[in-house]
Amino acid sequence: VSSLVKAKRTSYHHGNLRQALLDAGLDLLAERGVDGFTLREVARRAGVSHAAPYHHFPDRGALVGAIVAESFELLGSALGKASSGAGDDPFDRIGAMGIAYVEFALDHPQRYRLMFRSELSRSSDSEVATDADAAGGTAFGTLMSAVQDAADRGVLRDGTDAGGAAVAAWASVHGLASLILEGSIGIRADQRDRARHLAEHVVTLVVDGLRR
Amino acid sequence: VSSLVKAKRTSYHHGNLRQALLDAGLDLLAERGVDGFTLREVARRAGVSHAAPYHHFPDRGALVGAIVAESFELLGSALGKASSGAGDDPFDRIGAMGIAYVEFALDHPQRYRLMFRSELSRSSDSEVATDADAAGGTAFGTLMSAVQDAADRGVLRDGTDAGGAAVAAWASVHGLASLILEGSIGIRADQRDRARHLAEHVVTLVVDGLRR
DNA sequence: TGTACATCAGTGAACGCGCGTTCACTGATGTAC
DNA sequence: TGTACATCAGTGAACGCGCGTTCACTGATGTAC
Repeated sequence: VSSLVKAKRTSYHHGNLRQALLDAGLDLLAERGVDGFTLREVARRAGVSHAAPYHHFPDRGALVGAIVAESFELLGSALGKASSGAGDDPFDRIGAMGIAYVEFALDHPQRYRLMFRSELSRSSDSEVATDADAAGGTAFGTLMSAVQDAADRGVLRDGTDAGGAAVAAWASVHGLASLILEGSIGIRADQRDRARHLAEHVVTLVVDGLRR
Repeated sequence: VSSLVKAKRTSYHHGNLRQALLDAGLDLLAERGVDGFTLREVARRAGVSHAAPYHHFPDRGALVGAIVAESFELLGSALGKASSGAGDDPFDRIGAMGIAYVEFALDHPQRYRLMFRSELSRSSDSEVATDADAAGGTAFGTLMSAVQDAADRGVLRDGTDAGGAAVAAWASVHGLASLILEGSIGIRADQRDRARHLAEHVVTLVVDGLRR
């Protein structure tokens, strides 16, 4: 990808600048983090003048928003894959999604950080925010439906409402991912085993809490 | 506080600029958020030239770090209060701390956001980071000791290790607080009841998961 | 096939901005004798 | 009590920076006839 992005164009027109900007933005994000993310640097990496992006995105926030939307779609598909690979039991599915959620955050830390810094994707173009919201909603929906399934089968702990339970489950893995990425727990990026172990711990806790 | 901060000085020397900067920083944070937080604006609000803060903090990150440390102390004492007010049962104490944690985040959203944006408090003066870390450690310690207490009494679910359980409990409420503050769950700042209800849901889930 | 023209997608200069930090300075305060 | 002096805690000008955005422009491409 990067080699393509950095390749010199031969023609005046880029051909697929919109996608190139998204790719370059992602590279930049991975390299410099959220705070190093500027429109001008993205343009530089895409090999284009700093004004060119304005033909594809109304403003900086819209570019960020597009990356966020793309990221939520990625997360959603990771969760979907985890869920469908986990068999029939809803708790197994919930657990698999929880692990997949944390792994997604560890695999794409900058993407993840960007996804939950909503102020960065605020744009004058309101459509962008909607795209991201929709993708986020889809991802959450996958979790929600597994919880609902458990409720329908009557295996949810008494007095647990499905919506609240889904939020609680999401919150738990989201919190763990955030704490790990922020370095609040003493876990470095290379200690995947410890992270995974903790994720399993959290997921077990949640599932034990939900199970009848 | 603001009126004091904005009051004109009569003397050349400020008297207590260090604290005034911390207070002004907090006001600014509440008003403009993390991204509007600049050294120059803090100085402006403290009624002092923009170079004056350098006599009290080596750089911008150090000021932020001091506010973060102060905030973790505040959180720690809120947790301590919740814990000791909840009686003898360790699960009651854990639950009370969970609720208090989320309430702290809702009461001090900007402070909370700042606390978990560690890159902002990175300073050339390493002592600052240490202060914040220590205060954070103390806060976590309060939770940890309640979990350890449960373990000692043998009321923890079989196979649960206390350290992992404490991290998991923390992650759960941290995740909920983050999701609410980011607006990822459809809860507005004024809907305290719904937030509180969700917090109780998460806490119940965690405690049910921990209990033997 | 050629031509006129509209539209698309680039360029590069410029604007205005506010930032963090440094510097030489100066007024105020405290201390030693 | 006075005086010399060191130190502390301010000031304001300046530096260099990179940013987001706008603008008039131009080269390339597509389309109608």
